[in-house]
Amino acid sequence: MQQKALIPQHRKVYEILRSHITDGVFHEGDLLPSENELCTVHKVTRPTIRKALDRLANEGYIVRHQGKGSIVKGIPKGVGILSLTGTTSAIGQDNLLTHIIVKPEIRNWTEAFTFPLSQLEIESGCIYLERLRLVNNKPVFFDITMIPNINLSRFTSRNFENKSLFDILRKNYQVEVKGGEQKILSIMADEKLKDYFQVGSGHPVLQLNRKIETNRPGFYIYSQVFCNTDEYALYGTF
Amino acid sequence: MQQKALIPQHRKVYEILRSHITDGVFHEGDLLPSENELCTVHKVTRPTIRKALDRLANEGYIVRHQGKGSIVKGIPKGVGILSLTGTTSAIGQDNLLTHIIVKPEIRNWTEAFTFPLSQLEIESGCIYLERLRLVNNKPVFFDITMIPNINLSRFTSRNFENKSLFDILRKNYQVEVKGGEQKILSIMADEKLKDYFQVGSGHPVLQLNRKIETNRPGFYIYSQVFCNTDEYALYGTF
DNA sequence: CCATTCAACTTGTATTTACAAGTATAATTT
DNA sequence: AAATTATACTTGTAAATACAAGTTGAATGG
Repeated sequence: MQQKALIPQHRKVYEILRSHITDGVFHEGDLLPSENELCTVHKVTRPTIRKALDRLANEGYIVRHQGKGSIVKGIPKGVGILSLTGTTSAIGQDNLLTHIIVKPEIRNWTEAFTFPLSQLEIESGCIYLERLRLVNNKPVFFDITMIPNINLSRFTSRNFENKSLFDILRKNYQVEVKGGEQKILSIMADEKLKDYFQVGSGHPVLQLNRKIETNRPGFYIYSQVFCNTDEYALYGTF
Repeated sequence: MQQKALIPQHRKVYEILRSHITDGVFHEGDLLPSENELCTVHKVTRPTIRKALDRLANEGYIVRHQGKGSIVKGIPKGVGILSLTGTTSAIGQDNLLTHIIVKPEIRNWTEAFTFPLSQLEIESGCIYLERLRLVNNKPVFFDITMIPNINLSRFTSRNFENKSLFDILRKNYQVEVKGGEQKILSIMADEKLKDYFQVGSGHPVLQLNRKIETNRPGFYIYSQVFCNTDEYALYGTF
């Protein structure tokens, strides 16, 4: 329990309120408890509560109105493509099913989807996993994720079914996505993708190679996403 | 001066520091004055300074390091794909050649690439143009642009060769791009695209449908971009 | 009955104070 | 000379307090 003491209060409150919104305890349009009420509930002072609410408002979970209160907005739409926090929040968890094709395992690597690696990254090895995402029971996403094996104890033994990878990294390892870069191209499905997406030969598929920045300096997450855009186009704002 | 009193202090400090970064008073890598120094300079207390710095850090202008200070990062990169200002700035104008396939002309429209239109937009008609973009003399982009014909006098008679459409809108009509939304998918080249891109049948092509917001309320620009990603992948940050 | 006023909320801004924790440099010790 | 320690910075967290400003609804006046 000594690690928990290191997590600041405003962050704890943020996590609690955020999960209450994403898990449906609060619904869109609901009025959040007032700041003073939240103070007594969480046993902290108003500046601490406000810092948590600041972040929630900044990320679009709530909208604040002076004299009125904070109104729940729901899960925000992503910025960029597939949103910052991964595919899960872009579509909403309701209709998204995740199959783990390759369970998280330690691998050696020398490069990540055309992105060069630092010496430390190469020496540390990576946690490798493959997932297939089904939207309304149709396979739409297939993604390969590579995470440098730096300070992520017991990561490979965690359960990823129906959970966002980024949620786990944020809650358990305090790793937060800050931004990133991506290359996008259109390719023909190879045998593997034809099998996963259950499509014929010559089928066009979207490919994204992403290098994702985090709040840990020098710690990047690499992912390669393939997407069958027949029925679901990727949507993003900018 | 009575309105100025309504602007909170933390916002004033934010605006000052922000302009100092964008105007080059502070350069990338510079160490910002410490919070206490900023306090004495701007005659406010630390929480106020910190609120300004919070926002600057959140928007990417600075990065903060505990025990060290706040380091200037510069003007944050654009979000989205191809950057805010269109394909030209994404690649650099050097190797980009533009062929006008359909010169700007007034057309009727009822929808724009699956984006619904307002009554005013439909009644006004649109300025329609098609362009083929060559990178290093190879055709890479083919795009269709639709602009509502509202307050754009003499627009169709302008010359677009080698000029960015958005530059013309900004300089001559004070229309600035503020953001937008886009749908991205992977398709097979049809006869027209096969001809333009000089590729065989069944060739995968990237398609973007974009609705672009401007500083004019209710004034949107619609564009459909096809991209041959064989040699050049789309690149973007988020 | 209607309009106004007032009181009791809400969030927004700002100060003051205190200590924790990370960083860098100078001084000290080995 | 090199390693260690002390110290003087830096930012991070948190509380207690005060008042401003917007919203709402009940009480009061006409």
